[in-house]
Amino acid sequence: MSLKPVNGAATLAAARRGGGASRYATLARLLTEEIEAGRYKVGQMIPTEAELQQRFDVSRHTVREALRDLKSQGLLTARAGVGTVVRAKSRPTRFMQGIGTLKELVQFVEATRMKVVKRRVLLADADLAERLAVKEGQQLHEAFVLRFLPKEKETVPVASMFIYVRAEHGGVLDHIDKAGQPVFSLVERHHGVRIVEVSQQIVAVTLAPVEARPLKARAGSTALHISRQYFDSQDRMVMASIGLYPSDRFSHNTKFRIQPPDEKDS
Amino acid sequence: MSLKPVNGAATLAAARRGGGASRYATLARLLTEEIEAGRYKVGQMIPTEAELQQRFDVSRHTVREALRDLKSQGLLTARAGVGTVVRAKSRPTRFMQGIGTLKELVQFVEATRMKVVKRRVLLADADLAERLAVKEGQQLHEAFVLRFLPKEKETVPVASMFIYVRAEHGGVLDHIDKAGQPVFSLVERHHGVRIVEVSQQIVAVTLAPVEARPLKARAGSTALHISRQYFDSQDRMVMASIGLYPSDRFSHNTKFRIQPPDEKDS
DNA sequence: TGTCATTTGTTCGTATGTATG
DNA sequence: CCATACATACGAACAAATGAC
Repeated sequence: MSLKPVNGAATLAAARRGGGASRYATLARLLTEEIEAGRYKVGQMIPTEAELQQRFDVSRHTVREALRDLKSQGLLTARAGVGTVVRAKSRPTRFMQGIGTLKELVQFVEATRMKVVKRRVLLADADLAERLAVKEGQQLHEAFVLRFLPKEKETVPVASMFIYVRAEHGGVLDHIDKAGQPVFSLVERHHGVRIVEVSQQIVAVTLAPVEARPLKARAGSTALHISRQYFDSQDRMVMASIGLYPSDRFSHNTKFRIQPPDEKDS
Repeated sequence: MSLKPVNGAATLAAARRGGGASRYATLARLLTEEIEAGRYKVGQMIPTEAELQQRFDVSRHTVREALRDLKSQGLLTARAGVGTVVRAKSRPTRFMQGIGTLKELVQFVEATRMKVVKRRVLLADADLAERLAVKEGQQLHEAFVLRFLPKEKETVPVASMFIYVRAEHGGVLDHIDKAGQPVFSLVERHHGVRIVEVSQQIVAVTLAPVEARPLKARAGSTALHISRQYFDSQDRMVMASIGLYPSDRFSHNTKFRIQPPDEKDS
């Protein structure tokens, strides 16, 4: 709305579609388009700030805001005394930083009480090996646990899960119900391994009677089936879990923040 | 180290070690420390720009540069007319980087063909406003789309979804079935906004007959119900989607990599 | 409802510092 | 040393969003 006509700013004003965008945003998009169109090629320098300022009849500040945007997207690199160079033709696939992903895991386990129902040692058959990303025949320790909300006394569990660790780490399963800590950090602390990667698969399922019973849920009701595999730096599976989370008691929330390429370097 | 300038007259110069750092960088560091120390708690507001300006005896520009830094790290969120609130206590040392999260989204849409079934304009009622994180009464454009695997001709859809964009971006819905691109990048390109954060909720559901029909699925079969909200840097919802992904056709996979504690700054 | 004060967002102007060739 | 170009910093003003009255 009330967009006051700027004297001589015809260049930017013309390119501004839909009054919503600010000048620097408009300029940023314009430059992006020019870069993508090949007017400024990768490795080449774009006009100086002063030149852009004149060309679009805006203040230097506005130019810098626009350039800052493109720099933060990795399209441009600026060096004092030299100029501003095109680094990439288009924005590379951006990384996402999961805020709340690890935190959420930690909070979940910290907010719940774990009860070990059953334990056993087994050798991974073909099916399990596939699902846990280990070799067939690998010796594993398994624990079947239930998670409860700590406040309420012994009501319905929030989730049930199978936890698997390699035979050499089997000891940690003795402590998982005491320490109010994620199992993977227990493994890390007790055995000096360092989890570097986590893989996760989520499927929707309906509970079979055998699965529903320990959860005190109705057979046939829906649940999230979440399996996770934890790997160390050599890509060995260190730990895995397969859990069932009834829909009426649990929803899986994640928040991603696009990672800004660290400024002022490279 | 950090001495605490509490009342009025402590300049930044005192806290500046060596003098190597710029004022805004020094201020940014100082604020970070205060947040980590708990002086400003998560959810609380930090002093206004004017107050910080006075307290540290710097220009508003310098204050804003410092705040911009913290905002880009996800520690702060600012909203015009309200203030600047602390969002997180620290940039956690162990961060998870979702590899495959964004990539996976992109691949999914690139690997599928989208068909727009229906479109309409609507005002968000209380329920929808809640689910999409917008204000009640917000005008929205809605598209109901089906996703197919491109190879097979007109078989069963992989997913159905409702896509919502703000009224001023409604135009992009005209192109979503043509461009083999994620909708959010269309919005970014066409309107010069930049998605900075994505929030996602996953629940397991059973399909109601109305939902099952367009999917050519059996009513009562299970599906993942995934809603996502896309936000810009001012925390405004730019786009949202609510999708149903039948379990037998789709599973949600994510891979997280723990970020190495590189830490180079300061 | 609408007005008003507050707070951040955008834009201009100007000056000086720093890195480079 | 000097000219160039980006980096930092100060000041000022208005716009837009919001919440309170």
